[in-house]
Amino acid sequence: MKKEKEKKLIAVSLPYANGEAHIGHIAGAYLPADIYHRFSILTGEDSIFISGTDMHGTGVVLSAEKEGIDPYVFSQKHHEKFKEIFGKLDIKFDMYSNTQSDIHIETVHDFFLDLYKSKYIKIREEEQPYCEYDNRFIPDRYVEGICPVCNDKNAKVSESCDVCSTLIQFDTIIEPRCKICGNTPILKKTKNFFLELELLEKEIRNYIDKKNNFRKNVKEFSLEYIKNGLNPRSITRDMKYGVSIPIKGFEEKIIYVWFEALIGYISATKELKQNHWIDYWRNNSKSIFFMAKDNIVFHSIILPFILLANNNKLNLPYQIVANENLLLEGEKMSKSKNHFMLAKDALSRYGKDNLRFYIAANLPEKKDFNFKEEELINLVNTTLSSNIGNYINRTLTFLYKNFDGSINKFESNDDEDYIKNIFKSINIELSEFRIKSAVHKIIEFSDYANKRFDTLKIWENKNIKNMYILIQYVYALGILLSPIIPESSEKILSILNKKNEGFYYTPYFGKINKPYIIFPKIELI
RNA sequence: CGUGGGGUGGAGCAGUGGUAGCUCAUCAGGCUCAUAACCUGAAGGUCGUUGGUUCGAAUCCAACCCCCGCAACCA
Repeated sequence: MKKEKEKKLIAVSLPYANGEAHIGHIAGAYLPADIYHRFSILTGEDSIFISGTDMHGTGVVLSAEKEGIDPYVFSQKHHEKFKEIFGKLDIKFDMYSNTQSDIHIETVHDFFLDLYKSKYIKIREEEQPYCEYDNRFIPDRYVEGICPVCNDKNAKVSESCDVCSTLIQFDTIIEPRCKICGNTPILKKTKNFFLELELLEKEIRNYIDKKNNFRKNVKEFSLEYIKNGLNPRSITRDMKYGVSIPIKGFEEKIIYVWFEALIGYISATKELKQNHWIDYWRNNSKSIFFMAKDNIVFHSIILPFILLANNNKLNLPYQIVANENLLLEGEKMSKSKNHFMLAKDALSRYGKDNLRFYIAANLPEKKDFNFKEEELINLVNTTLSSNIGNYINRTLTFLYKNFDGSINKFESNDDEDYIKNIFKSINIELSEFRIKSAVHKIIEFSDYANKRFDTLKIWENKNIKNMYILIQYVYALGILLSPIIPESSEKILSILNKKNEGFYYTPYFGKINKPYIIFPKIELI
């Protein structure tokens, strides 16, 4: 009996179509996910990597209006931009979809109806701010006015006052006005669908409690969120733009983004695997979600709720990898302060693999990552170029000049054991989502290789057996680097005339091509 | 105020009970195959503060201070 291979779903939180990807997105979610996925594939796992653009929501509508274009056009434009930048950064999805695909809408409808029938979704009536001038319901925070306690002029409903921390309510805010048009909004009754989260509170708490492989931030955050119990949460909105509600009488409303977008993971799996999608969500399968930490509760509470309430016996998230924040030159990024770096600008300024390497070596896994150009340049020039790159170059050049580029198989047990152990240890780091630590172990490895070059004194003895030893390190580096900087890794391996067959080491011998410098230093003004 | 994360040599970080480590920068030596790259050695820290537990604490407990974030349809 052949045991069925475990299937792995690797997903990244859906980027929102209300802006372009910046370096925070890349460091917080997309790059670590890509590295992990590449690693998974190389270890022979049946692993798929999915995401897609989150196309809906008020943010998109308002931004589109500002630009004077249709929200569909606006969101499509950003969808294309996300696709483009991910492609350019070698973030290689098996499926990068968006939440306007037919399959997504159909999937959302299926889930919605299913949950409605089983009473996990119910209709409730509530009062919502309504702007009679704009003729539409507006989100709480778009109602601005004066704080009743301290008279601060920048108060927004449902938020704490920036000055005195009072929670601002619609009935207490002074001179409320609509953020969009400036007129005074009113409260108006409306019926909405609610996710009855409290029904599965016990199950969800139990799930989180038992999850010992969650990072501290994920577990603590989720438990804190659920501590005082879960409440019904509205999942529909009075808007035109979004996924429609598949029930008669609600044509004026749509399904709220945060509910619908989570189902995007399932739609994307369907789009990729058609009828086999469920194999990645059920039975012998594991799902792993990468995101920045502000998305934690959606994945640790809401998504589990949807999966539990659905009657397909879907697995709950196996792992939720949430990262801390990225700071730019010591400060939070801010569009309004023009303190900001788009991914595409970083890419053209630093180059793909330099950027990937720097970010990977500093991922905000446990604490914030302070992105500093000076440090990027330093790391690229001293570590990637002088340490790793120079080792590869000095070894390849020596082999090419002195041995005609050919090497036969020899015995070198100590070094081969050392290399195998490195693979073992880096394998563990990557399996347990410690990518930053894996990168540092690769650097250590390269450091050791340089020491070997010196102790073997090959420039004196020109011993072919020593040459054999040294070239093993080059080959190992080529493979070790492949999840992190795939393009450079390919360059190394192609000089060696090797293909990357997996994340493991086998002795290298053969004939190499003419070497060239793979990691040049960078100089920036 | 509440809550999540963090505070370790000049900079960036690792280290969850047993003589404080790594990378960069600095200084001194060595080498010369290589991208003025590489190697060796030195200097540099009372591990935010105070108190406690322990034979022993960066590591556990308590209180406090500071930084970043969240409570918003901003990653």
